[in-house]
Amino acid sequence: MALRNADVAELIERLGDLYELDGAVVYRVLAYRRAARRIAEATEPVERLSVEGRLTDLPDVGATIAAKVEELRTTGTLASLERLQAKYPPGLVDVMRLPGVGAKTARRLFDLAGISSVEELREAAESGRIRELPRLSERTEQKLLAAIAAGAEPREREVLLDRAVERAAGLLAHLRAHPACVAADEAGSLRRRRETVGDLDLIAASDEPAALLAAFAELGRADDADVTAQGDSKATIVGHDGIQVDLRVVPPAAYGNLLQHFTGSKEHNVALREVAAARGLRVSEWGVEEVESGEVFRSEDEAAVYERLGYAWIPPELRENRGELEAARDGRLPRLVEVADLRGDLHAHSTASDGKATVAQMAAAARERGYGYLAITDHSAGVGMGIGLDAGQIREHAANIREHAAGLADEGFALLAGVEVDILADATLDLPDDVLAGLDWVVASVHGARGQTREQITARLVAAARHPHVDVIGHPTGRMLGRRDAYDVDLEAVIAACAEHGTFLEINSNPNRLDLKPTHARMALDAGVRLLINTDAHRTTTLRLIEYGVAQARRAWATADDILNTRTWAELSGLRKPGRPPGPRLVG
DNA sequence: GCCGTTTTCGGCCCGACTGTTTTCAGTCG
Repeated sequence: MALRNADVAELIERLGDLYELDGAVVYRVLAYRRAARRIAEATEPVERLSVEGRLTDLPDVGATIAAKVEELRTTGTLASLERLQAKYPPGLVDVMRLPGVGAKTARRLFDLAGISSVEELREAAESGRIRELPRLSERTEQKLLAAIAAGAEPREREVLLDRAVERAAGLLAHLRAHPACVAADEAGSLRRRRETVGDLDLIAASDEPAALLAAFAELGRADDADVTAQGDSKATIVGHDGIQVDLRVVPPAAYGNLLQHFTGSKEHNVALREVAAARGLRVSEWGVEEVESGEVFRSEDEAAVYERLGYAWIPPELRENRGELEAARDGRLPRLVEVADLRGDLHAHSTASDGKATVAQMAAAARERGYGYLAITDHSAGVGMGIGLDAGQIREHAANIREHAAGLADEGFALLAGVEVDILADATLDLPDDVLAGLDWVVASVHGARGQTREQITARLVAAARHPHVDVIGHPTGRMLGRRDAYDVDLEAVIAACAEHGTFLEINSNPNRLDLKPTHARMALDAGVRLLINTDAHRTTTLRLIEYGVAQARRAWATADDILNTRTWAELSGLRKPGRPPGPRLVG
């Protein structure tokens, strides 16, 4: 049975949790968590790394953890995990995960009151038994009950990126309008453009932090939010929707330091500060202090902070401690793809299937964005629910698109007659070859029969990648963030097939999808597969969501050259499989 | 448990806030 990176990472993570409950020194626990993260992010299967004895090539994975993965691979179990799981009930880890509760508190609840699950904790708190315990009060009891109640509600703990961006923009507008506010910006995972955001981190510069923090808290209360912390430089509100927003404030002179500090990630900052500490520098949100002299460097400008530490400015999307610090030190940072580099969109729908705008409206919106081409790729019938088009309808639709295209070609715009053809359960495509051969652009995607086995799903995607008329695989993993997981697929096999047959892979900009995720996108690029960034737009306004796909590509270290639709249609078309039609003949 | 431009042993980022306390531990990011 295949050993998946995500599963191995989860087990190593759990082992870390249990060691923490067991009272291990924090650095040991930290080591397990770091290793788990490296394994989850590895761009090669750890099973292969284990077989070839290369596990310790991964940073933060040493001989001990490599041996544990080896044990897992050869025996299917982990003796140390079994031992600890026998010692601590599984529910105790859930108790440890409650906000405000950590390993120490969870362990004390277990040792002193025999509490081994969230449910038992709730019962004990309700019957007033928690306040009897040393160092725990009635107030704590109430907070625990509130935390349990919040956790029991089926609300999203992670917010999708587009929603986080909008929410932050609203709050920032309020903050910037405040007289005590000199500057305010987004920070944290939001600024790094992670696909989901756990809580919103905002930062501000002010000479009167108390006034600004009070205004922020007031803003929260007006919106029915709880103010869960409010100090001299920081406040936290938790909205009725469960979204937590942190605001940190420093004097304007240290705003660049704060921006650096609070953009993170934690791993990036820890690595940066470790290197700095070895050079006698202490880095915090208040400045860079030379410990020996006591001299403190502050700047309003984030780039100056990086420069003081010996680095080029690092794009926030790269700040995950995946080699960006070394690259910034040595001047090897890539020039990442930008929204302005994109010249067209090759996955969009119209009213012919489930889109909300006509072909003409979609084409006009693409031209307004300054694009040189747009592919109309309506669904084939296999998508179901009467949405898609059969072979005859597709031919008719293509003829209709080409009528529009003829006029636009005179103005140098390529409107492509395409399709998003379903990859059916039996691994065939939903339209005959002769129909596909006659279309300018073919996206092939899986929509139905998502519950098939890994072997079946992989076989479908590999067959589509091999197909001579398929240009690109659309949303390759089929995930819908917060709603459903990716289908079970051996993406490495799909990537290998794409590399061999010259099929492209799509980064889908829809904030619900955003597949490929960065590790997979990087895996594809390393295998020599070219990527496209498409919106899969169903209306004119969603063409702008390209920014989220670009952010996702940037997180994979992608340059403009790595992304096919930074090229003109003529250039791009020449890079397709042999025999694919050239599309409309442009004039001028 | 991991790691090495001081090191194969002895370090391991840094600060804010809360709660129950009179100086700090626990949690969080």
